[in-house]
Amino acid sequence: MSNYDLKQEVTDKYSLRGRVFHKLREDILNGRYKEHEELKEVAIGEELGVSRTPVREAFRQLELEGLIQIVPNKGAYVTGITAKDVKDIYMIRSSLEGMCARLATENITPEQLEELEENVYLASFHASKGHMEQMTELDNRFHHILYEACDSKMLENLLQDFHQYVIRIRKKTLSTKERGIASNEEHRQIMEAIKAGDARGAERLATCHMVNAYDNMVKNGLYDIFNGEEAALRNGGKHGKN
Amino acid sequence: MSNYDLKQEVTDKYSLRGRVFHKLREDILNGRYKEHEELKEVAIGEELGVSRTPVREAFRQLELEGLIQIVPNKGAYVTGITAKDVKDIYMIRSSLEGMCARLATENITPEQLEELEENVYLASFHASKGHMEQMTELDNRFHHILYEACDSKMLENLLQDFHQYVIRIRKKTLSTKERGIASNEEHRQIMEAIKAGDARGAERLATCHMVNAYDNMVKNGLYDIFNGEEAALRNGGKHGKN
DNA sequence: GGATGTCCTATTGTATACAATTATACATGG
DNA sequence: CCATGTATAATTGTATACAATAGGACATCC
Repeated sequence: MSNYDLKQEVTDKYSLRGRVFHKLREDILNGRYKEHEELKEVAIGEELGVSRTPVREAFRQLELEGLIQIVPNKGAYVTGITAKDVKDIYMIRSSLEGMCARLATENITPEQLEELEENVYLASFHASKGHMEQMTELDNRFHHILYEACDSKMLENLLQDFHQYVIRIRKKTLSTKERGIASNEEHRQIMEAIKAGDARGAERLATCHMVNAYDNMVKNGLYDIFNGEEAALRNGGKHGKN
Repeated sequence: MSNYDLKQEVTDKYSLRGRVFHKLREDILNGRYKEHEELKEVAIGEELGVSRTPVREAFRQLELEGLIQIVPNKGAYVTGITAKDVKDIYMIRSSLEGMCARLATENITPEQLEELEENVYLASFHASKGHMEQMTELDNRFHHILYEACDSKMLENLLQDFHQYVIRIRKKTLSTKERGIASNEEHRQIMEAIKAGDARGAERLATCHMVNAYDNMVKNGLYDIFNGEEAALRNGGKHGKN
């Protein structure tokens, strides 16, 4: 309920399309619509009390965001995420988050740095208590601050786009209290590096942070959660999307 | 006329929306519609002989691709690219193209490697002759082969998306014969590294290739072409999009 | 003369009607 | 019994009508 595009945020309130788009996005990310499930225009339209037009336009946006796939004259289907996709996402993110942290070191404002410190401090409390809900929210916020601080709209939008995948992946993986504590410690180190003006250090730490997050995921049985898909992955290397 | 998304390629032939989407995209990239120009639904619909519905849906897609910006209840405007954007794009690309080249080294097929060699060989000819048109086409193809060869749909799509920006930027910058020759030499080195199975070398070379391309752009007066925008950039650092 | 309010036009937002396409079920022929 | 063709239902694709909104022109008031 927090990380929308600014332009969308406005659209959402004033247009049906925006509301539909947002509602569907939320439902897909939260797993209410399962992977490969078909979304029918009329059904969703009726459910939300709107006609097909805004629903269709929302579909087009969701497709470009990679959340659904539209097959012409057939239907719209919720896209599946394979183990290979998750791996690729974290590989790409590890590079871009590092770049972001490096730029943020140069461009961060005192206010943003202040919020970053507060975030880490507060998270250390929740981490020790094992409050996973709050940890997730604080983690999102931590990265979001860095996205803003890097002072690159391009990079910010890119990383923000990846974030939706992260949400979906989280639904599939179990985040442990131990990882929460470790993650918080990594956040703290990144924050300290930025505070000290050590751009290269911040970059390295942020990259490692992503690698660790991924490793933890694999260790905790990411592959077990993707039912059957990992088999196809090992056999062919390619992941057939249907 | 060559580098579309595969899924779109099919849609284009069978739906008006796809055709409209593609036509507008092409026109924006080719500079037929200037930056900040307003696109009106009815006008475009009449021009292409379709109703507003497919035009509207195409607009939604173009917005997500970053080519236009839709202001609710007002209109659709072609987005502008600032000098800062160009810089950021090449920074991000330098990292991702490097990653792509590294992965491609591990996963490239003999056929793809063959085409890569052929591409470099053919390009060396056109480079020496100063055939810029062909050079552009071969450059696009060279990178496209690597995108496919990296065996990561995520990375491939990402880099492919960036490509549209590259096309727009090219319209604003002058590519010289000298740069063509240098670029071809860099392509050759990347290809050789991949052929030799030197993943790290390929990564480093591909990253350098992007940095060089950007430096060349700046040297040849990228800033002069962005009329007035560079002034705002230097003054404030932030680039106001309106 | 300038500011402000109201009307009018142009444009986008939404709903709905109709056309085209796909998939399925069923019948018919081999 | 299986294959194939056809009819039908469900769903998406497109066009158009109508509603809502924004911006400007003009008149009115101070």
